[in-house]
Amino acid sequence: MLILKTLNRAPLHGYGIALSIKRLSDDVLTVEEGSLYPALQRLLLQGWVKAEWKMTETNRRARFYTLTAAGRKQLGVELTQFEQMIAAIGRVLQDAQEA
Amino acid sequence: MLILKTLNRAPLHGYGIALSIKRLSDDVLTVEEGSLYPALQRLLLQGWVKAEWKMTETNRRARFYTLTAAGRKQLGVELTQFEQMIAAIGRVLQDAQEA
DNA sequence: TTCTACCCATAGATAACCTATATATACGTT
DNA sequence: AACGTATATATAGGTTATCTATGGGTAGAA
Repeated sequence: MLILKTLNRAPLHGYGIALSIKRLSDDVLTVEEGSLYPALQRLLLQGWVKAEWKMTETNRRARFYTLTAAGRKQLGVELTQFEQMIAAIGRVLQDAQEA
Repeated sequence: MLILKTLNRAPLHGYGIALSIKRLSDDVLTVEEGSLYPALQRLLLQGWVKAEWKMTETNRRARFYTLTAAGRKQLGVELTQFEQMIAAIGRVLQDAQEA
């Protein structure tokens, strides 16, 4: 969900995705390479992102990932599910929270 | 965290914990037996809960779990971590959420 | 030339989940 | 008396996703 959300802002390469999530979350969320690249492969397989080799601003070759239409749809699904789950956890935690 | 939170309200047996979480979350969160009982074993090993065989209101033998002092402390730690993580995810999702 | 930041990718260990299964009892219904 | 349902505990095995560790490689600054 976080990767899809990041790519929904703008196409980006793997390293940039990791940095973006890390920075926006104030270093709380860190996506390691061993999680990130397999995750991107899964997103490719599902057709939620597409990839192109391009050059970065710093003149390096990098694989830029772009959200597809299906990816945008999936992001919506995951956001909804996430919010439902968070709300549900909130209900479990809320009851007698002061105890 | 949800199990510890449930036991923080009152000692309860495994089946009761599962029902409580399911009901409080409006059926969104379902803890299966294959997740619940291993999780309870882990909580026992950590010393966060203790267990006693007792009789239920319906006259069945059941293992009642009670939160220990260490368990209450751990619950606090996990609640804090959870809130931090949710806040961090919120920051990642918030930016350009409308896009 | 050496170091740091940038960039991709996989292997292997670890951890936790779910499905499926086994066992067993209380109680109401047929 | 037999049967079904809800109650109750527990483990085996498969799946999934994570992290750690590793390997390869480039641009630019010190």
